[in-house]
Amino acid sequence: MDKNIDMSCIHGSCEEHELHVELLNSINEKMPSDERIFDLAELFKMFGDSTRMKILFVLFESEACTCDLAEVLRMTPSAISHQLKTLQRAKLVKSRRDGRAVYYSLADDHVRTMIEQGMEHIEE
Amino acid sequence: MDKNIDMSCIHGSCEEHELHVELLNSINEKMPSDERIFDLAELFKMFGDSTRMKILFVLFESEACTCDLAEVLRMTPSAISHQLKTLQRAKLVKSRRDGRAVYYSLADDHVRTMIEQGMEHIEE
DNA sequence: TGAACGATTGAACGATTGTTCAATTGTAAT
DNA sequence: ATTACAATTGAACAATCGTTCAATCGTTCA
Repeated sequence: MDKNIDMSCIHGSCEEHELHVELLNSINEKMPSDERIFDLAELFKMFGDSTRMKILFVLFESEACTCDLAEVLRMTPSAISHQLKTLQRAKLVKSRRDGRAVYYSLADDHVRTMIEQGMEHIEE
Repeated sequence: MDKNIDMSCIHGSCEEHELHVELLNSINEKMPSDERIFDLAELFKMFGDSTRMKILFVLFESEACTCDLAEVLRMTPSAISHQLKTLQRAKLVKSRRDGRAVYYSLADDHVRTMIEQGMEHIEE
């Protein structure tokens, strides 16, 4: 009896198991936990919107305040602020206040690498 | 007169331009086109869903048919099929028919690298 | 040919998302 | 204190998304 695998068929239409037992074990070993998969998807979701992507591209060059970003992207400060909050929740950007302005910058240089990887995949 | 930059303020609330002219030029130079940004976001969007992520993790180990995937992920073949179509539209997976079964596999090993990058960012 | 199975499709649905708008908070200057 | 500006907030809205369900297509085997 092997507790790592589950051969039951929930939808009841699969007659044969094409995947071999060893392979099923290998998959179950290497598949991250549901929580980990969820976190990973949440991270990628941050890059899945054009506005957030543009914000990050600006921050690659320099820190910028909400107003700067609104101007460069030609959007309302409110829309930008909402997205910055989303990015900050995901720990991709950090902020610092200077007078009335709040300056945002990349929280981590890892972000750059991830986006560059994506860029490479696009080019073909 | 510099056509690379646009100093107009669309929302009319920005009094001062915090970003310097040279910086604005630098940003406009390095910012990919709207179309490119859109494509990049579309790509990342594919990784922004737990189901699609799990499908990709299975395909890292081996090709699999719709039925196999439905079984491993404990979801209906229909739900899986919809997601496979989405992944195929994004050119992340390819398919081959063998009898009644349709086998899916990674279209490109680049995908693995991107997800691994994401994994690294998660760990901390 | 007909029955069975794997895969796909499209409509429907509930849930989530991104933006707008109006109101509010925080800071600086007069 | 009052005014002005940058930023944030929450409700509202349309748009998009992921899953379900029922129907259909394509293939195999009897």
